Amino acid sequence: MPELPEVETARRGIAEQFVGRRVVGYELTRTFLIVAAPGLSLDGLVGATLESVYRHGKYLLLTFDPFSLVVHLKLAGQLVARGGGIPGFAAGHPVPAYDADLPHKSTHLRLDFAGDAVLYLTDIRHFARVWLLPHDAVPDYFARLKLGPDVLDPVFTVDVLRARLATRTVGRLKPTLLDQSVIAGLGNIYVDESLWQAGLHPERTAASLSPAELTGLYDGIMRTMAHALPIGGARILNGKAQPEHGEFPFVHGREGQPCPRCGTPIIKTHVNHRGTYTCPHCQPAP
DNA sequence: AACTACTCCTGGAGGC
DNA sequence: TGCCTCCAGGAGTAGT
Repeated sequence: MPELPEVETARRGIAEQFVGRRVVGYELTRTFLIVAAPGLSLDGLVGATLESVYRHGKYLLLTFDPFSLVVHLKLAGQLVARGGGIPGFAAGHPVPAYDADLPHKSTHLRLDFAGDAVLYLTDIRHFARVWLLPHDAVPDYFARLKLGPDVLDPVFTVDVLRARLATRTVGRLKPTLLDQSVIAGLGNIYVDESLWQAGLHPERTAASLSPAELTGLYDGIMRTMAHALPIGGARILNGKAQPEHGEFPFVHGREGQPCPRCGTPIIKTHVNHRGTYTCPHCQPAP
């Protein structure tokens, strides 16, 4: 599912291939995708230029001259760029049966840009949303989300992680790290990967972490991001890691496969109703 | 604060 | 082959 690395892959692709281009047309095939502030519609984008793209956690902000778009891909959204004039990219949840020909039955929005560049939004689960907001409503919109610091923001240091976890001492690590108001960007896959990197069980509490373990958790998050970003994120289908996508992720979606560190079979449990993958040897239960 | 339960939705997988 | 059921999950909300 799209988490920080997948959304960051989209942000980079859009920044490099679409910023400065003018929208020349669009097709919206699933109207529920759009949540528009009064008076705004996609019609107002035609002729508008994309000025910038910004990401906080799993949210994307596209700023056009007349108004802004906030995009969240949720569980199964994907942004795909195609066109004769650009390299293109695909970021987010793959739709393997139809990857070859866009648009397909799960394509909800096509944005046509000048110079033969096309941006598609696809979503097999129909949870993704695009909000249309006046520029002056954007700060309030993000303030209401109460997002914690973005994991890739240079301000996110081990001291910041310690301070954020100090607000949630009793709760278990996995639900805490999934809470976007604590830190922003990690989802089910990357929390599992980060905790495995750190050798921490998901049901440990923040209060139980030694200083070394807390530093290890920070390093685990950063190592996980460093693995995921160069390859455009993880490729998980129906809860299973895809073998053709290499060894990443290391534990998520790999029930029964050997832990890359010690060889012990990875086990799957549920924490807060979320499928959770751990190495029982590297991540001892509390 | 921290937890549970529920909601949105569809496609893939497993059972028979 | 073809039904049927279950499961996957980000985030918002409500209830305890």
